[in-house]
Amino acid sequence: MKIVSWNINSVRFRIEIVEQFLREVSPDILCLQETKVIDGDFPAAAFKALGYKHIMLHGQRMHHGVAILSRVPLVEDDRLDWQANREARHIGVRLANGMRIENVYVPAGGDVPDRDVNPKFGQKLDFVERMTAWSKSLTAPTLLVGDFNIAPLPSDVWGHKQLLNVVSHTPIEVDALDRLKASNTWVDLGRHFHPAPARLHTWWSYRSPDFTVNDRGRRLDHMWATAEVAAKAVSHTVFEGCRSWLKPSDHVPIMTEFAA
Amino acid sequence: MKIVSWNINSVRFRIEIVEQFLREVSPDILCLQETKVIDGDFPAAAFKALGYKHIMLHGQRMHHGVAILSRVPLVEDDRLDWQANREARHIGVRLANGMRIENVYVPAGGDVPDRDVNPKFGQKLDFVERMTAWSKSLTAPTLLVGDFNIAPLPSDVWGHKQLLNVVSHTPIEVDALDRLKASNTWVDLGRHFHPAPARLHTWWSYRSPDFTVNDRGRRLDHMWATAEVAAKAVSHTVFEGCRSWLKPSDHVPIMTEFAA
DNA sequence: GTAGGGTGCG
DNA sequence: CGCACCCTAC
Repeated sequence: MKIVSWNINSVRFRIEIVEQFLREVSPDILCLQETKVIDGDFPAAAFKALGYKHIMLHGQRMHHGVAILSRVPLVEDDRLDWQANREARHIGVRLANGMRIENVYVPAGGDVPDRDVNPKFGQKLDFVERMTAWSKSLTAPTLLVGDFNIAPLPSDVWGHKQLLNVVSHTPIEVDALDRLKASNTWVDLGRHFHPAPARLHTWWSYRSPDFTVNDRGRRLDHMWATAEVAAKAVSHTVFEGCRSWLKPSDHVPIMTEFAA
Repeated sequence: MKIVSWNINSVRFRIEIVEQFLREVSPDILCLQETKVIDGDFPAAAFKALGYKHIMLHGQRMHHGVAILSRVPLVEDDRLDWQANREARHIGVRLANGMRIENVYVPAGGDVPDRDVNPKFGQKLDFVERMTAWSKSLTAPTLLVGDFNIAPLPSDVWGHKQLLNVVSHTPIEVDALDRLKASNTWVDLGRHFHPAPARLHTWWSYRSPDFTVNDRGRRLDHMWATAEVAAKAVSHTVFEGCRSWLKPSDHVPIMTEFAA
């Protein structure tokens, strides 16, 4: 069982590379963030044609939007709105084997890492805090995936010192993410299979066109598993190559394979 | 000597089909309208690479913009602004043999053919009137080309009766164009070589995707020559096929060949 | 339908 | 940088 998470930055604009990826990698389940499309305009036909007949959507106009596409049945889908602001940032499903998949797009948090001058930063911290309360209450075996927009470890970014005051790597965000992690039996699968201080990045800004030259990446995308799920994980892959594809997302897909 | 006129609807967006056309047809001179680019951003290198080293530009931001590209020397270029509104709608040059080429983009004129409710329509009629005064004063052998945005004859449009009240074919516009034509020894080269009532169209709206099915074209693009220039014209071609190319302009190129 | 450009957002 | 949207113009 192969499960992928990918911040696609508009699923309509990038449908060709999504199809290419699915043909090449053939995961069982694909979790998308930043689909940027209302459910009625989601390009479902392209996914069905590739065998992903089970489609759960939580979209909105313009921004955000998450989706889970699957070749295996999905049941008990739900859509949480922790901040009650109607932003489409979560969709969850349960598989036939009882495992839940929770797909989340954490707010980016704006530019200034100060909640007093930048409300978006406060919203981000508040979002993670509410996720933490929710996480404590989870009982099912769960895989939590998505764009967390936080790179917690020094080796999760191209330059730890340079990014200490840059949103995504500030200590206050890392602390919030650590509390979320401690709120359950979460295992960080990326670091489980690629332990720090190995370099591990999933996002490179569009703003440096020659991203391969300086390699100023960050690990913003994550897969966390509760203990019983983590025990079945056999590998974790970051598809860095997708960042060089034509019309790429700024994020690359990440995948965990589980023993059946 | 082959001279082409083409409303290209953004020379940057359509540079590939311009290059393809130049390679296939190899005219000596190309007159463009609706280049939609300031002179500093004009893709001059692409033209120079194909031998069009003589480049005269009159561009502006966003709208309008005209240009003359040539393999033979151009001298005495000028840019007229008949309405003193800073719109880039004319560029003229002189060739070594003394012939002048005047390249014009007449205003489209808006939707409603009534100058009282639609100022753009008034501007169009005024523009043609000022061209007429200018035309009277011309003494050099001249080729006047461009997108006139008027289809004067019944056989210049897909349906004469249907378009009598549609801007581009209204009697008041046709009268204005007739006065322009009478203001000098102008010969309408399109109709000289393809006499009415033969069908002759140079523009098909983007709004009917199956434009070949209904063939609702209009002859908006023209080449007029003063008598001494017309005497040397040997053929006139409308490249209808270009309307079916990838990412086409809504106008097709037209060409007159002259005896050397 | 199909351009350019501005804005908001990341 | 680069996407979605809005606007304008043809």
